[in-house]
Formats: sequence, C-alpha cells, structure tokens
Amino acid sequence: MTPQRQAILEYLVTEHSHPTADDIYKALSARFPNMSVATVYNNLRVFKEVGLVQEMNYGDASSRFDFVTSRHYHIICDACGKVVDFNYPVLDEIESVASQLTGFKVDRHRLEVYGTCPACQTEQAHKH
Amino acid sequence: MTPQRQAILEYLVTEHSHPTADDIYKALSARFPNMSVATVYNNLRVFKEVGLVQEMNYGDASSRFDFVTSRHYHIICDACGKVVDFNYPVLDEIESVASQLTGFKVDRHRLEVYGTCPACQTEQAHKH
DNA sequence: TTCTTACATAGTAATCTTTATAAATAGTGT
DNA sequence: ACACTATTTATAAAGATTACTATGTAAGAA
Repeated sequence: MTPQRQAILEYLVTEHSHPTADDIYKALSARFPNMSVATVYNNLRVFKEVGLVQEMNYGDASSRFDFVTSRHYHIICDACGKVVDFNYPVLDEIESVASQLTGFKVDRHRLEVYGTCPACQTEQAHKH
Repeated sequence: MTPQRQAILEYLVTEHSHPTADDIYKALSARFPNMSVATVYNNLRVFKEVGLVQEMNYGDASSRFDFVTSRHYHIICDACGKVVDFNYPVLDEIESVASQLTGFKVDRHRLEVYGTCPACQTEQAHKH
C-alpha cells in the first residue's frame, strides 16, 4: 500500500463523484507532482480485481470509476455526463430469466438510465 | 443510397450477429475493395440518427451495432464477447422511479446481462 | 548489514477505436 | 454541359488505455 495507492483509494471513497482516471490524476497531481497516469490506471485495475471499485463505460467517453458500497443503479446526464446514484430493488429475476432463455451462466447485470439532469434542463429551457 | 450504404445495411439486417464496425468493414471488403473504414462509420452514424441501428458499447472493446427490430435486451459472454438477444418485458417502471428520485428528465435506459455462453462453459469445463 | 526478491512507480512509446479533414467522385436536376 | 449536393476515399489526428523498460523501494534471509 503505497502513498499513491492510498490517495487514489481515498479519493474514490471520500469524493462521491464518479471520476474518470484523468479526474483522479488531475486531482492528485498537486500532492504527487511526479505521479504517472499509468499509476492511476494500474491501481484502478487492482481495485477492480479485488472488487473494491467498479468500472463504468459510457459510450466513447472515458471510463468512470465508482467505489462499491451497496448495490445501486446509475442515471447519467446526456448533456453534461454527470452520474447520480439511485436506489431500486435489485433485478435478480431478469438474471434467471435470461439464463433460462439463453443457456448462459449468468454472472451479473448492468442497468443504467439516461436523461437530462435538473441543471441541464433549466439551462436548455433558458436557451429556447 | 449508395451501394456501400446498402451493403452495410443489408449486412446488419441479414447477419443476426452484433458486428463491430471492423467486422462490417472486413466482411464487405471483398465486394468493395476500395471502401474506407470511414464509410462504415459514416453510415452507421446515419443509421443511428434515423433510428435504424442501435450502438452498444461494452467496456474497452469496439462498439457493436444492432439492427433495431423490436425492443429486446442483450446478454454478453465475458469469455468470447458473443451477444445474444433475449426478450423480457420492458422495464418502464424503473424509468419513472429514477425520474422521481433524481429529478432527471428520463430518455431511455440500458440493461445488459453478463455471463458465460454455453460454448464457453463446456470449453472451460474441459480444461479443468 | 548486505544481498536478494518482489513489486510499484515513472516515463514514454505504442495500440486501438473513432473522428475530422480535404480532395476526388458520382448523381440529380436545370 | 453545368452547377449543386452528398458520399466516398484516404489520411491525419485525437483520445483513452495498455505495454514496456528502467528505476526505486520495502521486506526477508543469510
């Protein structure tokens, strides 16, 4: 557990945003001026393997990383890319249905809702 | 509607796979030796805008494209990347719940199940 | 302490997918 | 034939992520 590794994990735990690798890199470069981007990626991969962190890919943009606390889903703003958590009963049923229909051994599922966040809604309304 | 455009659309309609842009490019390069990769991307974007085709991003790999017939969900094999359709009643409820909880104006959602396809299951069993 | 081993990091090059750009081409209507 | 528009080709460029190599650093054994 190096200082860099600790700082990256700490950032993910304390910040409740869903940062990209570059977000983390920029945020920590003040404290670690010599830190490499590769270090951020390396550690994120380690965290992911251990199950501490979840990687989320949205289209062409950068991956975002989320410290795993409890099961929750994400809603993403199409305009600004902001990610917000929301709670919803976990959809276990769909996994068993999918397994029966396809013969797959199911491991997990991924559900995301897309739309426009309140801030971007008002901004778009003012433009009309 | 150029020959290239028609061929790309035809490929998406007839092949029931979920090809990447490169899959399409390779598959059609025999018939169109001079076709550019950009043409594939251009046309896929056009089809997407019109709503004929859906783009799907899975992690770091290339996007996959699916000709839109009816509403269905996808299950993806972690081992070989194969994508299979399965039918499940559309989850409209989660959209309204998410909207109420977060204040977002909801546009759509995305649900995918991940696991291991039958072929890869047997292959993994034989390796033990 | 000193040597060894293993692993983390920094720095940079390379890869891969996708987009942007500019020139060439073809089709349509006048 | 001419002008207009959209499409294609070819290539450069962008952006995110990974690969690679050398350096550093901590822990353990002799």
